[in-house]
Amino acid sequence: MFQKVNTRVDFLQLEKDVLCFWKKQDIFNKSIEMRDGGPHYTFYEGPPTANGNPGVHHVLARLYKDAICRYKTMKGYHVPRKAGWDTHGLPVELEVESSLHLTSKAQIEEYGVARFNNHCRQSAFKYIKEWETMTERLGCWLDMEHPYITLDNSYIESCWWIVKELWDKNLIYQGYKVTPHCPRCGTSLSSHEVALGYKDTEDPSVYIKFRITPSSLEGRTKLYSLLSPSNALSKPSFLLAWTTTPWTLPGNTALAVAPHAEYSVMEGDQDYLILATMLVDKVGLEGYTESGRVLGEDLLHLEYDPLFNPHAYGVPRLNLPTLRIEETKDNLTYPVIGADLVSLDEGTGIVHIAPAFGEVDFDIGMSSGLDFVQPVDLEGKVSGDYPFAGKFVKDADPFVLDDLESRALLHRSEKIIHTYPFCWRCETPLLYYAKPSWYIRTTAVKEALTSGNAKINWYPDYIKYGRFGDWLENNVDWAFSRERYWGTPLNIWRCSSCDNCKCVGSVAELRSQPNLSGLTIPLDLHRPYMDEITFDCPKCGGRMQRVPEVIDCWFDSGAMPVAQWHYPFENEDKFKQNFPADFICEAVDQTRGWFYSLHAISILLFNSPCFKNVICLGHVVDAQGEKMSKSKGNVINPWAVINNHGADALRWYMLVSTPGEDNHRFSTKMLEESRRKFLLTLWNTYSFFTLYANIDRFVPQPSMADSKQPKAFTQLDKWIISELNRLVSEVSKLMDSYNPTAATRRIEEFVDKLSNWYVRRNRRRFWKSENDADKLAAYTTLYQSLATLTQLLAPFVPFFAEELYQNLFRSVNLDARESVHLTDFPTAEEAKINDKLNRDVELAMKISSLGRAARAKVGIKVRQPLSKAVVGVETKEEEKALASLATEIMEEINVKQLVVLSGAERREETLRYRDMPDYSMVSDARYWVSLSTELTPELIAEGVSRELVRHLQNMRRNAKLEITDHIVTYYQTKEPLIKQVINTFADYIKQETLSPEIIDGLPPDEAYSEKHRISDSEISLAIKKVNPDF
RNA sequence: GGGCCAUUAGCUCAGUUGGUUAGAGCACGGUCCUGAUAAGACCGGGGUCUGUGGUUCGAGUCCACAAUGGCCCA
Repeated sequence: MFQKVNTRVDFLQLEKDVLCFWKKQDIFNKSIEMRDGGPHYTFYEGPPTANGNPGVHHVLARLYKDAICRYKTMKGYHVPRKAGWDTHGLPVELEVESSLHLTSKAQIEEYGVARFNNHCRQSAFKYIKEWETMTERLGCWLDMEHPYITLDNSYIESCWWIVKELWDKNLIYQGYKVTPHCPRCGTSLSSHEVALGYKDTEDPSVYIKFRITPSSLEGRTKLYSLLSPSNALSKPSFLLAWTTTPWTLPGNTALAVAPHAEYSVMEGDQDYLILATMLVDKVGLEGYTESGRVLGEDLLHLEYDPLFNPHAYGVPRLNLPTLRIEETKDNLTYPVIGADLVSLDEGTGIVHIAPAFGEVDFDIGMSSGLDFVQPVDLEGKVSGDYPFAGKFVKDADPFVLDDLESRALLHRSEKIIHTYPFCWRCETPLLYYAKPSWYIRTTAVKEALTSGNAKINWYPDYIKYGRFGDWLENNVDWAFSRERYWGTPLNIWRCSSCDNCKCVGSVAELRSQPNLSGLTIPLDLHRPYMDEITFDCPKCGGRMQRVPEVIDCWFDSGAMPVAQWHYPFENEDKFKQNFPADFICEAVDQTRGWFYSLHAISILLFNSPCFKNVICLGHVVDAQGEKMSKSKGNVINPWAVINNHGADALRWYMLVSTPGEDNHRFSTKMLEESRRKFLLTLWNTYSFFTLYANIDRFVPQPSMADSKQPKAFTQLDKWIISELNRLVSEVSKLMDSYNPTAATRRIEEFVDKLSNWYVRRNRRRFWKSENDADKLAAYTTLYQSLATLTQLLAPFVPFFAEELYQNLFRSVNLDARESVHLTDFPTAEEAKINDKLNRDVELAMKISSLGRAARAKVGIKVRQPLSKAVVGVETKEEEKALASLATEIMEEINVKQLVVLSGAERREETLRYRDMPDYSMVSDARYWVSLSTELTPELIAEGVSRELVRHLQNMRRNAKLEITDHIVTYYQTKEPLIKQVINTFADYIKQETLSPEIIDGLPPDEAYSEKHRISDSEISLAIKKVNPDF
């Protein structure tokens, strides 16, 4: 016997029970262990950052990972799934900072790095707990008992090993990097963080005059002649440059022009101004007249007087690229250089270059050997002895301009609005600031990065040579150091005397250093403990100290193929078995995050890609397609969804509603609809089956479908089995190509066919009283469909599938495996796929639709039988197909006779059946159906009988009778027609309503009665339950 | 400012290599069916397939540009 199934299902309770069952019976571990020895399938978990509660967008990736891994497991693969947690990094620090009310790095250090980092650790574990709870409730199976955690000593040690490997290959160096720097946080921001903070802001827009050093004009006949009719030396000449950041002017060490552009020499009363010809009108120079034009290249190597000679303001002048301090020079001049970047769209065509600010400026400084002047400290305050020293740079702007104006070097000052980056966290304007940084020379393996990528299957494929491929093509060295506290300490020690550097690749190596001091017990490989460790320099005997930086946390997560096993220090076998991964899956923003760091480290270490297949998901946005953000208040908490609708509903909706790579519009309304339409429909089919199967004590026999009485199986039985096998085949193919959305959509289509055609058409076979071969065939077919569906569904809605499985399999078969997740994924029996039959039934459905439409056209209910339907189809094959399904169609549209015409016959008859009186025709592009609408007394009588049955059935339901209860029926009517119908169709009515007796007369008081109108006549009906034992 | 993706009915989505009248679900109105169904069927309203050009005998589909949204990078 199957367990009784309530049509009203409580998914929340169901899921809790299933969770309990899984836990108690340890099903997850069993699902892995039982496949041990099977082919190995490697999955890498991209570690979620343990710095926030999981949102509905995190849920998406978890579901995809789970669905694919469950599928592969059922396909016989051994799929261990090690969880992972990304625990380091600035976001963690920022949250701790704000909870401790610390606002700068200085305050953190004052508070104590040890205490601070301890808070970071606690914070990480707090969020890991949240993630674990959510993951489990979603039914996502992941080994969270043995996770890799990036803050573990073993994990850090593996990272150290990687750094050392790269160091030994000469792939690590220290260079300068211009980074977006937050002066408040005292740290560089990642580009991702910078992108969060672009805002429109008002800034100065100023035109500054740079005085050309007269001596540098010597020998330049063309330019000199333009300046010269009067006296170039008594009337000064200026290069006019434009900037929106006046505070960078003290750092100016060059001006750049476009060599091939035309520049105008403009003469005024007091001076000459030089600027790009194209921009003269835009700048607006009243009172000036053009005295001539030169090319940009004619201006190259001109010298000009610095606006602020750094030596006069106590700021050192450094040489690039060496960064050596240059001697003091009073008659300092700076050069005009040529550069491609010079824009002729805005400004003056003469660009102010300050290598200390801006990546482009720095690169030009490096390649042109410019001076490097840094007049701003890391807190964003002007240093040196400038009149505006000590002020925050943005506040210094007006003072810089005042100073220049007092020296008549400010040509014009306005304001503009443009986008400028601010710190996403504290809204401080970011400064692009050149700072020392450690690099990994990824450009050295650019070829390998690209050729490795060629071996990866990307889903969707356009990422491969699009976003990811482009990123690899434009690869630059990876600046992987961070000037922060909570991260993997960079394992490089430097001699304070001779600058000799040593990379330490393991704890053991560290312990073996000469004269080691500062090692504390218990060992913690974080700051500040690692900062305290010093040892002797092998070169000069000085002391070696660790460099202050920690490692970019993307490096941590990219190291997981190695570090999750603490390779190479242990688990060599595990590492080898699990490299490379067969499958990873994250959202598209990981292209330059985890996907890249994983790929880069793997190529650098092993010259091999470390993942074969990758699903790249789109983002979850709100129902309007807008990004979810706290400020918009459109963030959806997954717990609210789960607690209202259940995990399966969420899982199914997220998988089926939108292809993985697209943005997922999340709407609770649509989720609810998807649940109704799919889960509830299937549940009701399941409930229907168990209800009747129990009444008939049906017991599924595995071999029955094939051997016994094959003739009993109808066309529709064969059809749904054909559709089922086709479904199995397609779902497998789609899952093999990493497409759960297409797979789940196919399943939905099947469930619709099963419920709304197969079951609807076959109801009578289930509830008829004979226990014959036909009934058994129907049960067998429906059982097989539901059983197979259960297994197909297991990867997607694991709770629902488990519930069905326990009842459909375990209730009737003691040998069945303990859980659906321990069974094998169904395989299609190709021989049972009959495409012709599938098409034929499709056609029968189409014809039935047209038939119903023909009835609706003349307003005749389906319950009223009609004598004849004539159908026009195109081919002889279609005619034959309909003949074999004639019974189904006749029942469906309730006609006594079906005539199918094709070919010449059809052509002759079409007009006749269209225009014939008492016929109603409806057609589409290919077919037509014409119904005889003539109502004979016999047909009317039969219609009345069906009307009576319908009323009685509804009354049975209203009286809350069981479907198996027998009744006595009482009726009273004055209408002779109805009396006659009841007599004529007595057997039919008795059989349909389980009413062995129909009595013309008053019902007893305890009977349930209703009054109805049939054919404009009144009838009183009453039913009374009888005990079948009497 | 640059790159990638998307844009099809009020909403969510299908639409194979270019080829009959561009489809489905939801929502809305009407009719019907029903002893599994909080379901289903039929009819109806609702589409300049985001826009503008182009290629072609023929474009929702291919190309170019633009707009809007999302993501990545500045």
